[in-house]
Amino acid sequence: MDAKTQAKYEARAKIVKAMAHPARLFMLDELAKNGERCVCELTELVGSDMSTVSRHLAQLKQAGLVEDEKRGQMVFYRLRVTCALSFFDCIESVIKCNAKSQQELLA
Amino acid sequence: MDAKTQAKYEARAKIVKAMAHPARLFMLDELAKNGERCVCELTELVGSDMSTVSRHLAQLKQAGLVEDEKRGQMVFYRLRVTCALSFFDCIESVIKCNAKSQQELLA
DNA sequence: TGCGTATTTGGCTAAACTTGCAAGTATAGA
DNA sequence: TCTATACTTGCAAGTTTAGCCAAATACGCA
Repeated sequence: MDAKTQAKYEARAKIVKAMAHPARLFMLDELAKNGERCVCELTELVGSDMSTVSRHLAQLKQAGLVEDEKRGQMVFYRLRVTCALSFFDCIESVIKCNAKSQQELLA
Repeated sequence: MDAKTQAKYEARAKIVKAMAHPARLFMLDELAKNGERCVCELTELVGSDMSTVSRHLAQLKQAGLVEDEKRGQMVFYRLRVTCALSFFDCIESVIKCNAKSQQELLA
């Protein structure tokens, strides 16, 4: 794998890695469904320490998946790209496929 | 986040995590484009130790993204789900979006 | 100016991930 | 049976990530 190819897949991996956590996937899904949310709302929904949630959001932002806007004392986050939903569909199809295989093994 | 929701996003994260590595993304892409490949071919393409490649493939298999078949001394891996390509499209669109934003910052 | 709320950041520890080498398993062929 | 090739797995070291508490920052309001 030459340097250029390497760089290409590292860039992709960076983005995928940013999504590779249950709390971050949950928040992306939440933002996709309900539009913007402030950190305190997400903290409430996720149920972790706010500092943890803030760091998760920073990772999503760094990857370019979300953007933030400060209004007053609150910071609102929203999705920056629309494809997140198709992403979930894909993951869901893998899960269904896995479930099907398992059932076939049992049958 | 209740236990059921938690489990749902953990299952999703498992799959995303399995993709969250440059070498694994590369191999998925390779399998998507060229059909099945044996471990030795992928090892050659990736350029890491075969043991490392084997472990990466085991992770993809564990997540249900690829399946393997032993023929003779070789083990062939192939994609198990077809949505990987749309996945890449999504990631690529994020990358393009990021690049665009950066250009706007410079302009 | 002083207080309270919202959020980020520093510091630290525990857990998870990555990787190569060496050793073990399996199969084809002499 | 012996050997070479293709893989997989055990082990150990190095790196990254996650999570919490505490401290710092930013803003609205009295």
